[in-house]
Amino acid sequence: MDSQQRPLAGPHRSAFGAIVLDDVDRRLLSELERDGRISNKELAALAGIAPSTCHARVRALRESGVLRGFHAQVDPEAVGRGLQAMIAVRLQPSARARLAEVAHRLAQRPEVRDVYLLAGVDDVLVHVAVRDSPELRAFVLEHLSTRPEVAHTQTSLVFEHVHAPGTASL
Amino acid sequence: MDSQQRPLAGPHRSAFGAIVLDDVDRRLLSELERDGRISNKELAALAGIAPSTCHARVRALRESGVLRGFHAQVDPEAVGRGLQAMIAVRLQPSARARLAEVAHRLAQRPEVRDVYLLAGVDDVLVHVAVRDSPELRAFVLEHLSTRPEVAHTQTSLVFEHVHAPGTASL
DNA sequence: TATGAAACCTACCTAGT
DNA sequence: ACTAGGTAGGTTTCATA
Repeated sequence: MDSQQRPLAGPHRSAFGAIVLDDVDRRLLSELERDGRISNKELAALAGIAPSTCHARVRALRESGVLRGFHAQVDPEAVGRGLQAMIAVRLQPSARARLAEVAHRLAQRPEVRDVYLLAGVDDVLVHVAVRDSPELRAFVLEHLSTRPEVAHTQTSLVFEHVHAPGTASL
Repeated sequence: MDSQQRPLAGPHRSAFGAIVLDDVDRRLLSELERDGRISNKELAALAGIAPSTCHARVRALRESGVLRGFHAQVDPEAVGRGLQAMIAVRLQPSARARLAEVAHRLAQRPEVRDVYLLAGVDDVLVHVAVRDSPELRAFVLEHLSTRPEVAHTQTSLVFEHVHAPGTASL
């Protein structure tokens, strides 16, 4: 009787090492992206599995690194960071080797929300949220334009930032 | 005995309508940004308040709109979106009035993770996550470069995206 | 490996200070 | 407005199929 089908399996790892997810996993991820605080019981019902099974699946997704974490989304204005900007940064060619280092140092700053390392005319894109324009100016001066490894910066104000909570289901 | 001090108050609204948070609120937000699934009991302990007080505070923060939501963070590679790109979009001057409309339509697409509306040489910055470069090419063609309202696009591959889970505490 | 039940723990509400 | 207590419900573990 080894020909019996296996209806559910949870996250696997392929021969090459890539994670393989089934439809149930994708459904769980999709719902957790939509609502990170959904109860295990409700999540199980949405996925059509038992709560205990759901719990084990979510744990496996966490431990395999597919689920990286859960975070609250806070209104920037309420915490005194109502002004957002995107800063394109070009490094000196000689400093390109330290690109990752520079980027991760920037990411440590409280003003910084995102750092994108790019392949293009600009090397880095820095998304910041600050209180006002003097604070923005101070940040650019202190951490970017006066740095020896930075060749050029271009700052654009962000009128609106629409974050689309991922779509693992599609 | 009306001279007794009021040690804690929770989120207020100032005369102008802006939300005013105290140190405890900021601590709660900071911890919830770090770990959106922390238990109410543990959160209360970190903030130095009683669990029931903590529960009421968090509820008030949700209802006032300061806490916008909770979302899981998923590894893009695991869900078949290992290729990220940033696309700078410039609209036709005549189409600038429809900027918000265009941006929100883009944000509906499953490939789109972020849409930034800018004040600068480019009007919009679109952060996308796709499976491979044919899918990237198809997205740019179908939703951007062949559109009449789009004057120019410039696509840069994203080597790495560091998202800094906000810092409401500072 | 998925399930179902049992023990533990947490969230939530009510009342009191 | 914070604290304390009680109840209902959820999470987690474990034995079973």
